Amino acid sequence: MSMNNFQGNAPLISVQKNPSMTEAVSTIQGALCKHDVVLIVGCCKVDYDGRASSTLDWGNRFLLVKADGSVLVHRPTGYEPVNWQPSGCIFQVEITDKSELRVKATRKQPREVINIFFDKVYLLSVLGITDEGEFALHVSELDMKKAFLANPALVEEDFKPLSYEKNWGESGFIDIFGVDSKGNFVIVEIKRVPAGKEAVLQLERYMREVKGNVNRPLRGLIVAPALRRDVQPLLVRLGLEYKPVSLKRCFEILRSLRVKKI
Amino acid sequence: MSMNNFQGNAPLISVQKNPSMTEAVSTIQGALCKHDVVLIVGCCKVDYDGRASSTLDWGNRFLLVKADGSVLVHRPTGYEPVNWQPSGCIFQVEITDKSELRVKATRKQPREVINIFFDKVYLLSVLGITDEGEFALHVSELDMKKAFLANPALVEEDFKPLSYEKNWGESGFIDIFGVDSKGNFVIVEIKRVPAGKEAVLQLERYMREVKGNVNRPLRGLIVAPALRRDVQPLLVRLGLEYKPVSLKRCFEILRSLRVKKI
DNA sequence: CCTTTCAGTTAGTTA
DNA sequence: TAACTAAGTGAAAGG
Repeated sequence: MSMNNFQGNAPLISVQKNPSMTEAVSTIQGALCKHDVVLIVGCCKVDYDGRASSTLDWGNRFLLVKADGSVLVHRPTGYEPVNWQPSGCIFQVEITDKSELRVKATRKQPREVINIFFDKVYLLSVLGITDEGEFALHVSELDMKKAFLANPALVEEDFKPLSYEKNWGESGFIDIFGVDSKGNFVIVEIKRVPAGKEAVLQLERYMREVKGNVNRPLRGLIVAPALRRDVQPLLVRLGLEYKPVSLKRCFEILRSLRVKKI
Repeated sequence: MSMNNFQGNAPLISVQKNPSMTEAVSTIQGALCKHDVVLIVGCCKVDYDGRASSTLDWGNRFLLVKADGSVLVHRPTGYEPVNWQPSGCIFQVEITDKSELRVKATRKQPREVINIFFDKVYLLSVLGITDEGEFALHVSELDMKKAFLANPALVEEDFKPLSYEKNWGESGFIDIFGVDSKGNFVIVEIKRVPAGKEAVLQLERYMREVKGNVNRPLRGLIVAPALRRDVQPLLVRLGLEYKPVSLKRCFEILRSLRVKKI
């Protein structure tokens, strides 16, 4: 259902190509007051001082100032911003005595200041956009654990969880520890991605830790959407087991839980 | 020195307000082929599937596709992108049977796919920009020395500084002189830049000066953010050691000192 | 190519 | 508010 968000009010408040510094500064000041989103593409240098300090020499970048007062400076390559400021900044915009456009964003706690000097602005755009779209990350490993605890049959019929995320020894945390239908103890290692060598070895470490301390047969079970081909022999050799469970199945269980809560 | 990077070739290859989907798709395809940077502001929804999976319902966002094939989807608020893809993606751009603009970015290793569907494009811009500006995170050598004196464990566990910047002989000043956990004397040479031959030879001079005048084993240690590859053999041959310490780590210690003082 | 470690990490949760 | 932990962590360095 493609609900167009345009809704009468124009998202494009301003688009200026190669504006003068005077034009730019007044446009930006107005936008920041109204908490609109400001996008600047131009040649700039950046000074940062706070937890660390940095300088970025002249070059072409994107500056994005968001509605909540967060700041991002992006170079033409790279996933990460080269400089940034988290939300809640206070801004100062002016033309310097060198006729450069200066955007200063200050954050308190910790006190951090970022100064962006534009030599040339190629593109300046102000956007009055909002975004109510819901974001959902479908299944995390924690989600999987919750799903298993709510529905232990996912692991296997008549499986009873006894503890989870319990520190049993010194090799970390066991995802789920329980008893199967025959009274055997079971250590369950959960992975939301195809289980690889590290998952098998982790489970083996848990097994070694626990084995001497229990008086019942002990099983080791990896639960994941898939088992990487290359670790199958290792799994068998160590006498461990694998149970495939789809993320979708987990998601459905979590959804039903959510419904119950409501 | 404001070196304008405009340099004759226009950074603004294309700026289109409210383009049709047909216009948009051909513009974007052309830009991606040439590894230009593409900026889209519009109403979109996003599906991601890979290590996790997520959905983002319709709303107004920025899409930035960079020259190295990285992808960022930014909402009007928040420091972090709501969806993304690291550099090296392969792209597919098309108009769907629902007349939506679809940008698909695929990453291998791990296999991850992000699909962005635009319902409406408010602004589409293609930028042929490069950025050679140097980026530097700063901590001075004096700062480093202060950090080590305040936190000798930076050098190594149970290291005790005895003197610093002390003229010990005639070959200059030893940065830090101290004792290790086993009672050996240690000469520490600090560099805030990757340590090269001159640093190693300097340390060697100090070693020669001191060696005859102490009745304990003597170690020589270079502390720097990095050791230049080519001097590694020399370092080993002279029986000297190297300990990497990041400037950021030093800066953090200095900051905590500053806070304590206040 | 894999593992380990660091980050101006950021962000969320809990005591 | 501080401490702790996870992240689709990403990125760099070393083996």
